[in-house]
Amino acid sequence: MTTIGDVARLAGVSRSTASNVLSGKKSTSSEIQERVRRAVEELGYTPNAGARALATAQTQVIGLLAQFFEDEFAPAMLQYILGVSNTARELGYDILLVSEPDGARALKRITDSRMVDGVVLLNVADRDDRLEVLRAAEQPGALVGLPADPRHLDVFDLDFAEAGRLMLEHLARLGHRELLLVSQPEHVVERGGAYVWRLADAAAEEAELRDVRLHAIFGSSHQPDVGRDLHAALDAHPGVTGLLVNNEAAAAALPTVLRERGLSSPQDMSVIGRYSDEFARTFSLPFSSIESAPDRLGQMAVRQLVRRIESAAGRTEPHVVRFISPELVDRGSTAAPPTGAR
Amino acid sequence: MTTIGDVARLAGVSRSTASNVLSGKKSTSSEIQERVRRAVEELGYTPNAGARALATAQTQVIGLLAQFFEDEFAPAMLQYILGVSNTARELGYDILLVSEPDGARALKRITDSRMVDGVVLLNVADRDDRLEVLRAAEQPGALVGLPADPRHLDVFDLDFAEAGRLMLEHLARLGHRELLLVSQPEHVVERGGAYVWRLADAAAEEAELRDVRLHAIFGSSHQPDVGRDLHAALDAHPGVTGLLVNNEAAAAALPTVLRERGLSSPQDMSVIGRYSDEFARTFSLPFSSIESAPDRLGQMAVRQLVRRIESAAGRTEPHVVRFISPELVDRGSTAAPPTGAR
DNA sequence: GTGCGGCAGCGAACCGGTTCGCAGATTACG
DNA sequence: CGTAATCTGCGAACCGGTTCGCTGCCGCAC
Repeated sequence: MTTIGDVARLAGVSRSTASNVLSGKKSTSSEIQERVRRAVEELGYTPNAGARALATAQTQVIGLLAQFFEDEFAPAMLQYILGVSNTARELGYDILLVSEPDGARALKRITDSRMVDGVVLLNVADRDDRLEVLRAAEQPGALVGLPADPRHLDVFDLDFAEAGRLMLEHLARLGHRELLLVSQPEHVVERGGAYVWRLADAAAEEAELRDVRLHAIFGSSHQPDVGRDLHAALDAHPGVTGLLVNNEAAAAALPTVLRERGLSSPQDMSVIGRYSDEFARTFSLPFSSIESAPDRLGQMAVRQLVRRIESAAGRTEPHVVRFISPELVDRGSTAAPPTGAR
Repeated sequence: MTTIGDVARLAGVSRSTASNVLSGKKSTSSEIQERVRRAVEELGYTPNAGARALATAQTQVIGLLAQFFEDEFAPAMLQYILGVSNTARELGYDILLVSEPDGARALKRITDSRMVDGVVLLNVADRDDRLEVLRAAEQPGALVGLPADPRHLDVFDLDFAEAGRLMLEHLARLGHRELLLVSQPEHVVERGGAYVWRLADAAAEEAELRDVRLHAIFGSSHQPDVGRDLHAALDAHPGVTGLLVNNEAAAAALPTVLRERGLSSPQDMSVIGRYSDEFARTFSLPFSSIESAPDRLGQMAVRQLVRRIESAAGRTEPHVVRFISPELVDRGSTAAPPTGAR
């Protein structure tokens, strides 16, 4: 193991001088800079992260708390993780990935032991028991997902209410009068997945305003169950001419379901989903959709977190709750309802 | 910040005694143990990870090097990550997730700076530039994926050659005489994804032995391209009565393709895939498949890694290359070829 | 009663960085 | 030419743990 002492000895300077050259925090003569750099090069020196963390009280590590639930569609989570991870690295931070089921305890562990300079919480629930721990921690945190009480926290989320309105408005304007909303499983809502009802409530409200009938179901998060759910709902409501799909698994199953019913989109059925473009490409989903932008959300969360970590001012700035405005990616799956529909 | 000094003071003992009580490495009177524990409780003390790492030269962190490529099916990777992460936590380790494109540099960074006690490399290529760095590192490493030269490394992988033989044998025994193998994209092979040709070569060899015609194609990793690839291959070889699918995207697209061709499985077409059960459930794939067991592989890799980290003996034990024997999960998608097939 | 072994607790040193105050050398300026 | 200001490098202290060797005390055995 080569230490800064070795570097200093080889360069013929003191440890403190070597440290100053490497950090650049104090001015040094160019000759000494050169000697130190050469020594670093020759010895292949890399500072010891633990020692540095101890001395500076900074680890250059961000904790990432992901939660994986049985009743959620796992592949969607991966995109958030990658968004956070890539942005962090650009800013000079590594990621400590925590996937423990008991998120609150894990969060306490990594903050109390000062393994991390800050944390990003994914998949934040309406009443999330991690928030209490986070508020008590010394380190700042950023959330992806809006909880019931966002005070003293930085929050980033898609504007699900606006998304619900937008989806409904789009179809209503095309002339649809009876629509079906497919949400995530009811378990997700019970667990505190507030985004589900935020979108649903806003869509229902907008439907009322525009005098549109809106049926709503919770779809399963797995196939083939979700396929059955879709069939059942379409059987029950034959007048439906358009779908709002806030459920990744349902979106993935939909091409098959439509084919099985002999329907094609958009001629017989207009469809708008809510998922990421990456997701659409992976599964080649041909439906227009509200972009859920996991990479952008992850990026925003990390950027804000790093600001708070690095600037003294950032520490005390007022906290922000920032929504991404929903954007409709048009893939041509919506049209006027078929003539002859009620 | 509360330190072990605070605990010691409150308990009325020296710092070293407090440390000994907490580590249990030296015997202490039960009265003092009680006093120290009470002080810890009262102050909510948690040891500082950086300081401990500095003193013990152990971080209780494992580096996880994942690589995400455009031409690979990302959701499959997530399962390996979770397998590693969950096992690590059970054994008392946290995970530093590194997703940098330049894996070799990242590996050098985290090992040289001693952020990690060991590393797990995912998605190891035939000639992987990370291996050189790993061999030079002080910390042990475990690979998921077999490289060309596995010397001085612990390697865990599915036995892809055996998988290829097994798939072919199974269909040959049922009476099939003309089969199609759908592999990963050619880019994956060029990049060093050796498992692709290991399976393909073994299947071809077995086909020769059993006097079966085996056609082989590289399928795209995305839809709808891979659907087109499948249609084209089936058009070109109308005598094919069975499919070997070593390509997750192709497996996911296959139900649609079969339906489009008016084929049903297993009556008209027998199918065997190679993917995990979790993957099959997520996409409700009805095909029998060779279980790729990402969770088990991740678990084995971490277990072995931790043995090397923790036991002095483990450090010097001979290195292992361990293959998981392929197991066929029967989902009823294979049968004798239709009568009338050549 | 004396000698010896073992145990419990303490103090000091150490891990490898950073930082702060100080001193010696150099420059600037009056 | 003398003094003040500036610059550069050094030494020591510190971050918060762990560990090693020493000492004092106790109990046991002869």
